[in-house]
Amino acid sequence: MPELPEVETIARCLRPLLLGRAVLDVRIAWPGAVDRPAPADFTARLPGQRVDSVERRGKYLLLALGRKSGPADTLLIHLRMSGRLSLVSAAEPPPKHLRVCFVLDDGRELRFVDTRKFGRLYLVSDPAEIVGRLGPEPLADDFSADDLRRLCAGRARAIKPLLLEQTFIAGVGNIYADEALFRAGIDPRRSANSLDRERVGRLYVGLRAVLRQAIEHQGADLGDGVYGQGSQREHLQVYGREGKPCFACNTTIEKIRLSQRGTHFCPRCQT
DNA sequence: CAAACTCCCTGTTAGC
DNA sequence: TGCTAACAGGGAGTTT
Repeated sequence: MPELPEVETIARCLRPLLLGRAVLDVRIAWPGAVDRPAPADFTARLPGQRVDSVERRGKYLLLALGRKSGPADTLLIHLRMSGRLSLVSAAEPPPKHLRVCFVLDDGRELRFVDTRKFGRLYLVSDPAEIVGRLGPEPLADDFSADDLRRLCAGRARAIKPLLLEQTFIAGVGNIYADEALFRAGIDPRRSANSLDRERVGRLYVGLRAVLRQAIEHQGADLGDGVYGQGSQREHLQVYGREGKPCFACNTTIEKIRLSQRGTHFCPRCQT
């Protein structure tokens, strides 16, 4: 499931390949993937626009587009659960679950493939319409432990579901929330406003470290035109390890349900 | 306003 | 072996 590190990896891989490319045509195989505008407008507005930049904000991929004259748009892509992007020759046979296809001017196609149909595409003149309400970027240079402290203050909610809230902090999903809390030695059920200075500091460091490490690992093994398929799973400490011994203390990793989300933690290390 | 719950989807896995 | 039910989960929308 693509979270911040996966989307960052995708952005880095696609950037050199997409910069300067023009969209010739758009084919929508499943209209539900297009959030806005209406599918007919979506396909009408894109042809002729070139990719000016490829960026990430939270879990969104942003392709800033432009043309010599006339209105410019930003294409935003949210992969949600099962969304994938591939950039391949137009001669490649269309894959199963292909939802939207962008025909480019270099003989290739950018393909949005999504088995579970949760992913969404947005074409807007102002990206703030979509990403404007997101919380801070956890890896930003100007995001400090004090910022995190202020965010947690006065929040009675458990820290785990709060980390998943995109308006709280952008880009953290279920996997890295569990991993960050393990690194920080914090019980995921503990309320945010009960975190002492020490714990917030550890969460700040743990969150940034696990995200950075994941980005590094995902940069390693990419290929076959499909992006965001890293080997990060092998490095996880608690996620998906219920019933197995904690790497730090050998206690059995537990899995509970917290705000409808599977939550993995070590009951001894995380307090 | 914050917090909790519902729903959208389908491939995979657990259970019988 | 073959079937069904539960499960996975991001986030918009709705309700409390």
